Amino acid sequence: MDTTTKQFRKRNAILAYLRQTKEHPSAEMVFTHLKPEYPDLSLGTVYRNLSMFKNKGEIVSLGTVNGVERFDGNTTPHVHFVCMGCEAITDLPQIAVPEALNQQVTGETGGVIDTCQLTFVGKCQACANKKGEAV
Amino acid sequence: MDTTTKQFRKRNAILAYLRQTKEHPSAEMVFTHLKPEYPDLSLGTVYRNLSMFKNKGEIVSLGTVNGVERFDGNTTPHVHFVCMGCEAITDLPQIAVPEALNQQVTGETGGVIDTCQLTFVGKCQACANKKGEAV
DNA sequence: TTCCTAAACGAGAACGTTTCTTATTTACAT
DNA sequence: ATGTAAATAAGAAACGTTCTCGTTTAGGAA
Repeated sequence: MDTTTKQFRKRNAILAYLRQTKEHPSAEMVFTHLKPEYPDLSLGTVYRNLSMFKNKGEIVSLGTVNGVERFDGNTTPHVHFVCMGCEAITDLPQIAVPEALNQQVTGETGGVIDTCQLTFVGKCQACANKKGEAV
Repeated sequence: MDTTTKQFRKRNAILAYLRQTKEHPSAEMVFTHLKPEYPDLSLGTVYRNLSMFKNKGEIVSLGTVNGVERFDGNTTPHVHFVCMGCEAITDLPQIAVPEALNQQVTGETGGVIDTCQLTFVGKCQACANKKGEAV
């Protein structure tokens, strides 16, 4: 009846989208993006699978922006820029985060370092310009 | 009737605690700490004032740990270590975050950088050791 | 095919954190 | 004393996220 099996395995669609996009989406954003193609997709499924992928290390959480958790399908450690205006998260290319820091921190704390997040917070060009406009 | 005016201005007590403590507390932690001294303190008051101080730049948000926002009364930019086990946040002393990075990022994005957060995530010594124990 | 089992899912309830609303209290100036 | 504006307590409400449970699906066995 159906030409493909695409109505199954929404899980794969969720991971595929995370891998491909650069918007560092929230659960809601993933849901909104996939809903047209998978009309019977449930928000719970998105949450469930994001949580699973995160635990398996296939995706990474970037923490929350205004109370909403954001994810990144690119698990290679890199630096992010968060715009407080439009809430966009963008990758910052090629900023060297001294690898020696990890060892230094391990030495200081005596614990175990899993990840290191370097995030710049501010306003993107567009939002910075908006700032001056009339309200 | 009352010897002091200490039952007023809980707002000040909240800020004072943030300034003094190193536990990088959540709203709940602030509330729990101040409740004995201010028995009629309300959790809503803590949230309201934390939010106000944050907006005024008098304190800083460190983001959320397991869904709970954490604050720091020390607004001097510095590096943090978050233990995923006990959820403790500790300051990391004197790790140089190249100041030139800000300018580099400003150049890349064309926007405005407000802050730069460098956070290490892992397990503190105590929690790392617990890991091996029987469950 | 039909049956069976385990995984995946949808729908909505439940949960915990945070924000909002409203009435009360306080501080201070009149 | 009285008026006024800010601060507060209490609890309701909102929001994002997780959980529960009954259903559907995939894939293997008979």
